[in-house]
Amino acid sequence: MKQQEVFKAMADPTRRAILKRLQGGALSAGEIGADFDITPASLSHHFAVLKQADLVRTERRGQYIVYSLNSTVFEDLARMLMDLFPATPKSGGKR
Amino acid sequence: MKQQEVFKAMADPTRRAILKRLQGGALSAGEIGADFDITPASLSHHFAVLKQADLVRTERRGQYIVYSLNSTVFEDLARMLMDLFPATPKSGGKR
DNA sequence: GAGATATTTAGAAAACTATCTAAATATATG
DNA sequence: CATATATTTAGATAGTTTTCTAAATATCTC
Repeated sequence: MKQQEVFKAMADPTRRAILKRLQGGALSAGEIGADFDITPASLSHHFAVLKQADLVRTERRGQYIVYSLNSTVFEDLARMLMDLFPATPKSGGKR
Repeated sequence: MKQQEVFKAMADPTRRAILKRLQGGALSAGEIGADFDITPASLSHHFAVLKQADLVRTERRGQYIVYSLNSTVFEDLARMLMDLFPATPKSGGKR
């Protein structure tokens, strides 16, 4: 898992909103774009960042390109965070 | 919880390393700085970002300023992520 | 209180990011 | 195959972030 890529991807509010939007299921770039006041080109850039972080998957469906969440990496992220931040410090921490 | 501040803070590798370094317990700015090839001024900037995100706490101890993790916000973050990324979509999700 | 050590603040330079417009590529359809 | 629609790529610009050096502030010790 590319830790840096993932955190960088999550650091932008538009990208987090895109992820949120995808919770309901896969959507085409255009469908997602409809919710944002941003050009298709900029949106495409955000998709590229999310893809690079492996947070979303793409699939061409005819004319459209359909995006969906990659929940596997999401789990990794949660685990990584837990590891980074020991909420309840237990005896044998990695010091 | 200031979501944007937290994600922004986590997006930098140096800051994540600082958090990691603090897992073992509170440390002064100087002690932390010893591990990084960066000037005290730059380090201080990173501390400011972490503090702004409420990820660390500070306490002056005489001449030194001692930093420690704020695990409360860390838990918030983990929860927020879980919310954002439904790893295993269960029936009654928040939609 | 003068000098030493620890940390922060101010101001500037370099690197990076988000956004835009214009052009390119890919697919669908008449 | 020409045109329309969907998306990406290229190149530019504005804004933000990281880092530095120099100076300021705070505390300690003699």
